[in-house]
Order: sequence, then structure tokens, then C-alpha cells
Amino acid sequence: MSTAEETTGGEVEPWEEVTPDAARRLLVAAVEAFAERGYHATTTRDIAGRAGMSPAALYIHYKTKEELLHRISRIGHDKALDILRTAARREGTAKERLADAVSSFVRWHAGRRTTARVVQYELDALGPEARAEIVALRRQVDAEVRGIIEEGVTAGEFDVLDVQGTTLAVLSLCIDVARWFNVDGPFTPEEVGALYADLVLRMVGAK
Amino acid sequence: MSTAEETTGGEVEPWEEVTPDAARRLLVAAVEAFAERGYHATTTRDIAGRAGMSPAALYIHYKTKEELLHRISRIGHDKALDILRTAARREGTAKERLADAVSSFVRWHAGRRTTARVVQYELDALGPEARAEIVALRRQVDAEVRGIIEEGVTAGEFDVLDVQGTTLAVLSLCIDVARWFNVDGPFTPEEVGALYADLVLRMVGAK
DNA sequence: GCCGAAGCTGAGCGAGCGCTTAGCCTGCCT
DNA sequence: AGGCAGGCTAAGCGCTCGCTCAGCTTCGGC
Repeated sequence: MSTAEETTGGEVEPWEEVTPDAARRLLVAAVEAFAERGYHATTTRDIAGRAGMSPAALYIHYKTKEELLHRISRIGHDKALDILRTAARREGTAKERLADAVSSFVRWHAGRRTTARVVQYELDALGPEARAEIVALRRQVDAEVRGIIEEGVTAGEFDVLDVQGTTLAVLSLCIDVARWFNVDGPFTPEEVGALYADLVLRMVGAK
Repeated sequence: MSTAEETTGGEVEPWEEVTPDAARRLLVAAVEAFAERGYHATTTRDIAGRAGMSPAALYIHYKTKEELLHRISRIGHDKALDILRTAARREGTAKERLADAVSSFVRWHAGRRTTARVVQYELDALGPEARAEIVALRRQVDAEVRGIIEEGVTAGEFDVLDVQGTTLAVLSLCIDVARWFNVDGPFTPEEVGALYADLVLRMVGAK
């Protein structure tokens, strides 16, 4: 509602907040490489090569390979949280807001699958401090979804056995889209978003 | 029904099919290390050390580090498929069989989380031939779940919009348990299994 | 037209990787 | 008692990793 996120699952064109241009090219290259092979299997030579630079150029813009992952993870979690907050705080019934949250969250995980993959599955490669920062963001993500479900239960819109467990399951379902979604597969991000919104409404017993 | 899988989510004591003893100890050590740090971040020295052996001992029982992962993945997928098949082919309504399949599949992913983590999330570290073999097993896993759902729809027990998409979502939900489940967390494997069986029955509109 | 800062490269360092090899025990067959 | 096959280790090979550094180019300010 507030921002322009109509067509696919995500932003207009991402990473525009990363400057200068060379730093952004390196970061985009790192996202692709991390998503394809995983953080530990990706070499700094590979990242620099994809960005059309020598291996040494990476260290002008980033202190370490881990800082690249940290920046990607931070920006990605901020974006994911923003998507959920936008849906959670619009006007409407809990049912409408939950459906909106799930469909837009899923569209992002499918449409920007490479980014989401890195964001959701490479957390363990971060050091303790960076990981703690990201874990705090994840708790906020959890709180947004739990909030909608609790409101739906209070309002009598939902019928849920275990709010915390159901919240976990809903988020888990959405996040795992980044693992299995295939651009060449039978579904578009929009289709998965719509299907998953329906499934989640069933899970919470929406009337 | 056929085997003894009552209490937790899995087997009596696993890896008993791996012989000799030294090979099993190395494999168990590899499962722990891969689950903790991921395949690429685990060193052969670490695996051998956990098994109380020198790095060279690993290569008496396994040709490469990748062969270790392949063996783990193969045995784990066989076990997961066996769990689903047992539930799918017992007697009862589609609703009963789906609930049984989901709860036992989830109990395995939670109770044997370290194994499940390696099995489900390190597929990409395998070479082309090994990966192809595992992907074939995954298709059989998908077929078992889709079979139950299709039978439920045909029998008028379920109300499903998209059978393939719902199958994917159900499996995705169960598999992702291996990512978030924490032994020190608020749930036991049995609780998650029961909760998830209920959620999945809601997803398929079980009457 | 000169100068210094910023961006980048070629070459390479120290470390740790997967894996190999030579040789040492141990226990079983004869 | 002797021989030998299998299980294991100490040492280390060749390689690639993350990262560094001296020096080259480019370009705006004066």
C-alpha cells in the first residue's frame, strides 16, 4: 500500500541504496555466488570475477568476505521486515492483513529467490555479533506475524490451537519457498503467493 | 505399523547398518560436523578428530569427503521415504494416513534434526551423479504425499485447490522443521508432529 | 600543468585444505 | 614361530584459500 510493490514480489530495482557503483556490483555478484554455491564454497576470486574486477578490488570496498554477507543479510532482513510491517499495519480485518502479509512475503521469497536464499540460509556463516544483530531482526519478523494471528484470535476471526507454534509454521512455510522455488518451474511468484495465502488462512481457521 | 517406531520420531538407534565400527564412528562424526557447520566449512581433520582418529584414517573407509556426504544422504533419504511409505500404505482413510505421515515425518525431522539437516540442506554439495540419485528419491517422497492427497480428494475427504502446489507446501513445511527445530526450544518432537498434522489437515480441508 | 587522493591491479604471502604415502602395529592362519 | 593382510598414524605434497601491498592510472582543485 505505502510503497510501490505491485507486480512481482519485491522492490523496483534492488540494492540501489548501496554506493558507490563498484561496491554495488560486488555485492550483487556476491549474492549470486552465495545463492548458487553457498557462502563457504564461494571464493573472493569468484565474486570479484563476476563483478569484472581483480580479487584485490573487493578489499577496497569491504573489509572481509564476511562483511559482504553481513551487509546482504542486513539489507535483506530489513526489506523482509518492511514487507511484513506494511501488510500488518494497513487497515482491514486480521484475515485480510494475514493474507496480504503472506502473499507479499512469499512473492518476495520467490521473485527475489537468490537474495532470499542467502538471507535465510547463510545466517550460520556470520560471526557472533553480526548473527546476534540478524537474530534480533528475525524476532521482529516473528512478532509481526504473531501479532496479526493474535488479533485474529481475539477478534474471533481465527481458530488456532497454538499461536506460537502456528506462527512458527506460517513463517517456516513462507521462508522455505526460497529453497525450492525454481524460476523455470510451473509456478510464478504471484501464483505461489496466492496459493500460500489461501493455505495459511486455512491453517488459522479463518472464517 | 511394520517396524517399531513408536516413541520419538525415528529409529531405534541409527546407522547400525554401517559397518565396520570405525566407519560408523566416522560417519556419525561427519553428520554432527556437517549439521553444525555445513559441508564446505567442515574439514576432514575435524571429522577424524571427532571420531578419535587421525586424518588419514578417514580415507581407509571412504574414498573422499564427498562419499561420506553421499552415504549419509542416501541412508537418510531411504529412511525418510520408508517413514512416509509406512504411513501411506497402512489401512485407514486418507485423513488418517496423511496425519500419520505428517506426524511421523515431522517427528523424524525434529528428533533426528542433525541428520535431517544434512540430508535436506546439503544436497547441492554432491556431484552430478550422486545428486541425480538423491533427486530421484525425492521425487518418490513427493509421489507418496501427493498420492495420499489425491486419494483424499477423489474420496471427497479433502478440499484442495491445487494438488501439486499443496503437496509441495506440505513437504516444505515438514522439511523446514530441520532448519528451525531446537532441542532446547519449547517443543518436543511429538508436540510439533501433532501440531503439524493438525495444520496439514486444515490445509487440505479435511472433513 | 602539477599534485594528491581515490580506485584499481599484479604479484604473492602465510595458512589450511583434501588427500597420499611409507611404514608400524596387531591378530589370525598355518 | 612365521607371514601377511588389514587398520591405523606421522609426515607431508600440491594446491587454493582469504587477504595484503607496492605501484600504476585517473581526475578534480588550483
